[in-house]
Amino acid sequence: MATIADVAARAGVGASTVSRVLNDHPRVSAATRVRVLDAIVALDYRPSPLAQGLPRGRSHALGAVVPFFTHASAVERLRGVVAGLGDSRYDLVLYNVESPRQRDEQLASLTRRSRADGLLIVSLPPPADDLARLASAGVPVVLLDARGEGVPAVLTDDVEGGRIATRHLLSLGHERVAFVGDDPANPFGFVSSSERERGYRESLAAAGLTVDPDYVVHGPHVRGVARRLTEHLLALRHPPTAVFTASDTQALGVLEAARSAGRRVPEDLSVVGFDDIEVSRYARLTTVRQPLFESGRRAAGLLLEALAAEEPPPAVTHQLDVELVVRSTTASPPAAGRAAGGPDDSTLPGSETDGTDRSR
Amino acid sequence: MATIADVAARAGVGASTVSRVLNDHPRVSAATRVRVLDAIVALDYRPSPLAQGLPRGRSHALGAVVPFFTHASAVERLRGVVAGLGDSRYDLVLYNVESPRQRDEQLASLTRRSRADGLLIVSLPPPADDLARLASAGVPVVLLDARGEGVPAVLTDDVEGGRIATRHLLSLGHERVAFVGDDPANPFGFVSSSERERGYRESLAAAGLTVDPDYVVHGPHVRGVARRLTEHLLALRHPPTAVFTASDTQALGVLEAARSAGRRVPEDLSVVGFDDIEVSRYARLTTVRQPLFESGRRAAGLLLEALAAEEPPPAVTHQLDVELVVRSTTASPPAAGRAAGGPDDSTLPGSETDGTDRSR
DNA sequence: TTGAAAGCGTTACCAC
DNA sequence: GTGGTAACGCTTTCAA
Repeated sequence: MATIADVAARAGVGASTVSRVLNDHPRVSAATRVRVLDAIVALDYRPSPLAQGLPRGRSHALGAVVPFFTHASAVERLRGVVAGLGDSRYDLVLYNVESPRQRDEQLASLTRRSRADGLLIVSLPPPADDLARLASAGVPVVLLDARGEGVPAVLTDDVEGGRIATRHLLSLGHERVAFVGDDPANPFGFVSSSERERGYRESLAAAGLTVDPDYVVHGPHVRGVARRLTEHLLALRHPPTAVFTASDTQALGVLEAARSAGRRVPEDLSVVGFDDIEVSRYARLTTVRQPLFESGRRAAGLLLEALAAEEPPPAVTHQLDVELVVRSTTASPPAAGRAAGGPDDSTLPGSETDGTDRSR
Repeated sequence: MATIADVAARAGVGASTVSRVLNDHPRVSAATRVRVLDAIVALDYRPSPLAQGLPRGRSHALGAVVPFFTHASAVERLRGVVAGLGDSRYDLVLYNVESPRQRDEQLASLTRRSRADGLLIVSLPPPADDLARLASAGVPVVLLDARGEGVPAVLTDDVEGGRIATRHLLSLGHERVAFVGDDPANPFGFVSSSERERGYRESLAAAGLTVDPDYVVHGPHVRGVARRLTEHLLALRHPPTAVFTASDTQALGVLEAARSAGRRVPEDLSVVGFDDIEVSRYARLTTVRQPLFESGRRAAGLLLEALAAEEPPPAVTHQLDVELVVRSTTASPPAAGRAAGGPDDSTLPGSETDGTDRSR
């Protein structure tokens, strides 16, 4: 494998001149440039990124810290990232994270530009001190589906999504709406689920409905867990007539529970998910769509800009809109539902739900 | 950021000693080792992978060359790769490939260990000379879903999958079975589709059926294309009663075409896919399952072994089994189908289909 | 067992 | 414009 010295020798110039040509430095005569270029071609020379990185203090790599297996949506985001990186000169390094310890380890080791020139952190709210160290090391960071002090973030309007989904259910006449979401005290500090839950609570409150504590259940972000949670919900004395979940993955679990409990969807039970991952279309799931791919592309773009500007990216929050996608898992509650009474008197509102679907 | 010199100074030793401790070289006295370790902890020192890589001539990175957007299955394979890499010390670098030119460029630039210590190439049959250069550069390569001269590969038994799928259709009584697959002359040289087609042809031949050329159609591996192709198929004077596709992605397109043409599935048209990607379960698609995740894990394991052995991996082919998953898109052909006659007399067999499903 | 020094392949500063 | 030369942070002889 040819080195810069080989090229220099063949072109009859010094190594520094070759380096100048490589980095198209202005002060090189046209003649020598040609000679050098010829030598490069002749030797099929390619500079070693390693060797280039050492003196420059950069790695030519961008890190993507991703809880890869946990969320189906992460993959779609990653695709957006790859697209957003396009043919920039950067390599994309995947850092899988499966535990908080691993997250801390990764983040700590990435605190230097010789490791990664920039970082994309997906869904993981990074500890403030990690962010500070990253900043002082001059490693620009862009957050995707997470918030962090002083760092730009590309976010979905999760609260609004929760509102929209719940309003849709309310407008169909549901009064007993349950929520299945992630554990709010999850080890990573994911907050999307909580935000969506917040929107759910807000919409309920706006409609004058009280949230029955029994109707709000949490568990790890896994289909099987959502299924079990829903089975309990359906076994309640006064089961809900509709379920809003924090994600499509969980909604799929809800659907399974409904089937195994002999509940028809949407006749007996309405279900609304969140994300609109690819499966949802085939499960005919009504859901809140968030632009996953686009969010990845946006985040990659922001990181590239910061890198080009050679300065820390402005800590702007880029909020992406959500949209309700009505498919076949939602309908009005069964007529008998009303007669059976609420699970608790307090959930029966004085005021009425407004009956209009303001979600679109 | 502390360097090895800082640690050496603090521990009162030379840099080389610190290096020895780092690479747990045997000849270091217990006492100094402790002093050095203390200094490392005190300074929160982490060696620069870049600087380590230069003299060693390695990058501590593994490259995964993937046609990322083209095949839904690639993502699932990648997950397996990540799992298989576990907590090996290697970084995983993603090389997206969207064109043959890009493939060549990537492969050429990866021909050096300072770029990647090892390579995983997914679905892409690499040109023989690239393979040769990679080998002489000492970069071990493992192929995933592709074959290459002198390189180990993890493969699915695509031909057998094609046979199984077709036999299933035949055993249901279908005689007019179409095939929708990738363009055999695709720019990347993907062959899975052709192999599956081969199995299809073999099963048909074994049943004494002739393949009607009109029934075998090809196009880019995209849902929309498969849909259009199928629309033509269904518009034929003697349309097929069943379609076997080279992938689930394409099967989804077939399903769309059937719906838009007013054909019920499976009553009017049976459909069998290939891969068993996640959506297929929800589309209730009968398909040939191949262990995508497992294939990735296997390939990663092989690469890791080769790296540990410090020698080129044995060029063994690891073939993974496929299995038919019968869901709701296949059934016997409509009774009227026979009466309508074959598209061509020659496709009507003298011998009978055997009626048994030998696929499981 | 340990340190000094050379070298890995580049870049960048400083003269010329 | 161009060529030395000193870094960059580490590993690896070679002596001691």
